[in-house]
Amino acid sequence: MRTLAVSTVIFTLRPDDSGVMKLWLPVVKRIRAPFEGMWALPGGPLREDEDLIGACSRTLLETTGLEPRYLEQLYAFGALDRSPEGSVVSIVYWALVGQAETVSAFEGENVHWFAADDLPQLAFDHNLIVEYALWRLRNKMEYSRIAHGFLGDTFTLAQLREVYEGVLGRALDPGNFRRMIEASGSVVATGHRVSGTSHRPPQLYKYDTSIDLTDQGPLSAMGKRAVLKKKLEKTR
Amino acid sequence: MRTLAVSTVIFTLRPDDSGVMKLWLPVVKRIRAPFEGMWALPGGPLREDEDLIGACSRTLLETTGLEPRYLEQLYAFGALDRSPEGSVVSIVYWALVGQAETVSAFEGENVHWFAADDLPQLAFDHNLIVEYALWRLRNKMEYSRIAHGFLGDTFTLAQLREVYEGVLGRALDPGNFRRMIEASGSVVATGHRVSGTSHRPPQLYKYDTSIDLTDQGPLSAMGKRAVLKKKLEKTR
DNA sequence: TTAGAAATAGTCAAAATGACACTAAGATAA
DNA sequence: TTATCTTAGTGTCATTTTGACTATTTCTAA
Repeated sequence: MRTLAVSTVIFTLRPDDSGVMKLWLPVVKRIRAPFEGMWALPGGPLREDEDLIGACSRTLLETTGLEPRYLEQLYAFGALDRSPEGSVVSIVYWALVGQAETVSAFEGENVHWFAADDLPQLAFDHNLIVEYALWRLRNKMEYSRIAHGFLGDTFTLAQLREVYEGVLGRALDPGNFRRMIEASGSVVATGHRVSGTSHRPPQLYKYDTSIDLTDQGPLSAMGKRAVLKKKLEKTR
Repeated sequence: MRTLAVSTVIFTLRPDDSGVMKLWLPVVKRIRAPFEGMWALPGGPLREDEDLIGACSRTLLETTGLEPRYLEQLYAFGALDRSPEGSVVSIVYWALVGQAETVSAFEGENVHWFAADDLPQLAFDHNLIVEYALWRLRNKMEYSRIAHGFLGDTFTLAQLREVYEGVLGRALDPGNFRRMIEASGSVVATGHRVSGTSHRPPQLYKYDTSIDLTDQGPLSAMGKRAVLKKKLEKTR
């Protein structure tokens, strides 16, 4: 029998030194062999009495202090040469957290956040895993509503656009972006506006909660809400 | 430690009684508890010395005699209540086979093919798994080139269209379908034609093998060829 | 009061889509 | 030999979607 473990790739958006929104993710320092001392994705072995996603949440909270609202399975990695000592099958999940949620996160000696495009060498095949998670995130961005996973309850369309720009890595036309989002029907105006800006005050929007954030097909039946598929297409 | 197993959902296309192309899949009879005597997805426990996809191919060959060209990971199922006896984490793969490849398949007492929309009650959560696999297949059909997984080396555009129609469950306009496929550049004409039909002889096409069948992003690096993403949009 | 800045609305041409008509080329029936 | 049937393959056209831009609105700060 092989060891079974879970790991999680958690992304957040945060401006870099030059103010551009970029993806960041936390890694934890390994405290035992193999790869002792190296950075690795948060995770740990599966316990007897917990299911996969439960193990994910638990290890995530224990190692990083994070409790993401959005947690989705990414892939099961089970190559024989993944680990130099004994072979491990890792079920990897990925998650998004808003900046507000990251304040409760541990930060220090054993947890560190890196920009996704500037990662050090990680333990095991974790660099490949992050690459794949990034690919999935960018892909999913184009046809689902996961962007909201990075934001709070209310947000301006400019903030939502910044999320898309940060994840996709390119600028989007504000007018066209607004047209697309409005056509998708995924957000509703709250009627409130943000004041204090040095320009016309933007309207605050919130998610249309009658629509599910994710799109997992029949798996949504596994403890999730109903699904309404709605394509969000590219702008510019 | 939990038991770790693999299972596979293998689809093929086959005309039903009324001649309409439909999806079919093989299930095997369980020969031990739990669910003894019920139909279940082919699979089995993971051995010490094999990786996930290896275990998949092996159990598939052992139980059904099938060797699909296309095999992709679907999902890892690990709910605690999946099995009444001990808890099992199943890594499920899905595959496509052409009708030609199914001739080598076992058929009889212990293996049976069912139409995907007319399945009996299966063991464990296998009905849910099949539903999810179907959803993934239909989804993937719209943006990748997996349709070719159902066909032989050469095929007419009408045959390719029948695959799309069978999977998506609706009729497509032949003219628009041709336009879409040609625009995608995924097939090349062989110059040969099919004769003996009671109408104008159709041209035979083959895949453009410089393009990968699947689209798994960075995972393609794990022993697969390069990827070229090309959108195949809906017709009619 | 005015300049600046982003929010928001509107315009326009190009591209994509869906519906459908039309011609081509074989087999087969009359 | 010719008419007919059937699907292959081509072409057209209106509608919708997209991307690039322009114009207007409504704030703050100077």
